[in-house]
Amino acid sequence: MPLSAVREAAVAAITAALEEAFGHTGEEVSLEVPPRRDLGDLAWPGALPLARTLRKAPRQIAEAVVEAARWPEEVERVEIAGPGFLNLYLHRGPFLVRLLSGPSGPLEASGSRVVVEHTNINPNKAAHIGHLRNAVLGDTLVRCLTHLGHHVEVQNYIDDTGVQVADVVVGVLHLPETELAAALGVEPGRRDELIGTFVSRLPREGVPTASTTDFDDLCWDLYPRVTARYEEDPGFAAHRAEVLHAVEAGHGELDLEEAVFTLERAIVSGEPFARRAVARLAAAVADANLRCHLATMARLSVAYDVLPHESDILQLGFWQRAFELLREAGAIRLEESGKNAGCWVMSLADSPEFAEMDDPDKILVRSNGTVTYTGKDIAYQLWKLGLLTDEDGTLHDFGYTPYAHWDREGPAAPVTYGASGQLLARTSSDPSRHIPGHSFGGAGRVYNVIDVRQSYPQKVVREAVRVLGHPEAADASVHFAYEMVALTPAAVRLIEERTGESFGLDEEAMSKSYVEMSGRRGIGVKADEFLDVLTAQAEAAVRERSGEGMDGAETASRARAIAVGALRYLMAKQSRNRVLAFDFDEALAFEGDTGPYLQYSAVRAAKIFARLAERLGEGMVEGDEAAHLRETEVPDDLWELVLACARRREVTAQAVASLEFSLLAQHAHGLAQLFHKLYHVHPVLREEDATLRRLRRAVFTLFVREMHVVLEELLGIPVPEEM
RNA sequence: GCGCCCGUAGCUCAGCUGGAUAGAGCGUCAGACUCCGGAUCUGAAGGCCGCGCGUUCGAAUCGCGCCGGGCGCACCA
Repeated sequence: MPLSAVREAAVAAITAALEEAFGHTGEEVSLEVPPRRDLGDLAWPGALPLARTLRKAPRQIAEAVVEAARWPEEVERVEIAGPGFLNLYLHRGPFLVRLLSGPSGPLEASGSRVVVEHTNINPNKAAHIGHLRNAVLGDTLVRCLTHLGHHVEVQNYIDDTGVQVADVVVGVLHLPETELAAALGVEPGRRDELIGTFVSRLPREGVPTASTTDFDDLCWDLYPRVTARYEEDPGFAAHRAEVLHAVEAGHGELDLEEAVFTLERAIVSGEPFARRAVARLAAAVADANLRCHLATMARLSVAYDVLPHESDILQLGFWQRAFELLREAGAIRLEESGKNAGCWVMSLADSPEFAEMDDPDKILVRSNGTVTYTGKDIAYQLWKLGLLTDEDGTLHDFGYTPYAHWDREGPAAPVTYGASGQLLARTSSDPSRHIPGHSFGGAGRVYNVIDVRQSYPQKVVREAVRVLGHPEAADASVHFAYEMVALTPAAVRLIEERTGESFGLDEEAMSKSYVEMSGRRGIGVKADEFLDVLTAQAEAAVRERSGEGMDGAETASRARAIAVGALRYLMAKQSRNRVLAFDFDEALAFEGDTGPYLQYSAVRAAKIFARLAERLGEGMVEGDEAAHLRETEVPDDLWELVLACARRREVTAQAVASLEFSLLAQHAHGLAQLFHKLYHVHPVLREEDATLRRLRRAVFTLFVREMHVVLEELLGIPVPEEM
């Protein structure tokens, strides 16, 4: 019995009353929750704006509505307040009973598929805290959509053929041996030996346990050395072009061992590197980093359904097909002259959003015949929407192979990869490969979780879908844009102190309110590193509270829950279009408006029931016992919490509609805050009046249940047994 | 130059489709349980909601114009 149901019924009653009393139809009636409970549980301010149309005083209108309306049974009474507000008061006892006996889980899934694409980390180095914002927002969206009854498919796009992966390979093959050895953390040696070391660090299969000494951490050190080299030595860039060409050509099904052997032999003999071997190494680097990223995200209980690979998009000619569709639709043209001569461009002049631009043409195919990133993205988006069709009308699709299986013990438990569980598929360049019982893409709605700096290309992609004659699909293509995560100067100084290295930022940069992270320059806070710091801090706090002799595994589990709670709440509570200036002190806080504060409220409430069971043999209020509460008086402060608990569904819907999870975070915080206040004035165990005790138990039962749903299911924040 | 975002308490931020007295947290100061865990609670101080004009019964919220800050506008990915 969520509040939204009562709301709808009351809206219908008012709409009907307006027609009956004034013959007024077509009014958008909307109810709000008043700022104070003495002003009612729901309110309608609509009599005020109607005064002009109906040429009557607002209070008069309100009175007539009250007179004519047939209110739903949940409404106890209606009052007119102030200039003409209509305040509705609910039957508290019966409402509480219905809330307790109703279901609280997700709605049954129906309707078309919704694709959410998130994470999308370049597979060339470890994830940093900026990637965490993407993953947390994306995963929270997935959770909310699922809760609201959508079929959700989670995609994590892997750019395995880009410059960034190539740069790591350039580092291995061409960086001076001393540099390479330093990045590897070994004594300088011959390159063929160093390559052996590098390859031995690759996680080959499965998903490793995340740490800060993984392969992706090695790349984190290696990559900035390569980009620095490009700046020092302009000739070095030639290596990048070579590697990119090799990657584009592909490696067939070359065995990695064989490829490594070929590369090592080439070093010894001084011959050029064989292209296929280079391509194979690049593929191995991308895959290894991907596995490390999956491990990092698993800690936060984030998982995926399918991993579309850019290499497969290229191999399977997605762009060629998209190009044909665009050309047939007349959406693109070959530029004969001017600065874009020889390029295929899409004109955006007809769409209002782009009309004001200096150059409303977007190049999709370069004059050298290669496709731009945006071009590939258009093809990918069409596939996601099920609109990339071949001439015979069949879908132009990937092949698929199982990549891994994953499981998690609860909605906010860590993800574990293993032999069984939910399927994680990856795309394959062999379109004849299928996984029985599984299909991907073809969604009715697509959310691309990508930071705000990608807004322009995302708009182009959307426009391409539109000009292909799919306006509905274009409208159903949503760019979930969010601002970047940056570092406060204080955070930068702390990192420099800890690593003993300077990022070489000048005074001007350090005087700004934040410093942008940069993988290319190695400026950033690695996700696993930060999670480790958070966990260590949480563990210290747990030990302090639980005393000696605590089981180590139990301590670790609690610490993990607190660390994840702190992190996910931090990411969810800030409005998405505001730069998140990361500060260690703030991020490591466990008091106040933080994840642990929310967790603590749920733990504390659960503790009441544990003690109740021990001492009085009483449990949560459910079923028949709940029915007794029908006639019970519910005081204002307890009622406040009950009403707040009833709002979950509409808050979730609002959060999804606005893509603003700060609403959900704030809702959760409000619940916890109400509970903590009540905790001090509404003791349960000590209360001797059985009726009153039952009421308090009932409200707290509702609260505990609600917190588990909001925190674990929606926000992915675990609720530990104790903390 | 054009477009988007941000500007709310000393600091970090909420404030959803315009609604009733603008809210949290941190920090500061003063307090609370012989207790169901103080990762808590109570109270105080602290606001021309960047500025101006407009729309409206009503504006932090909508429109226009300024000011300040950030980000986009590649044959980069």
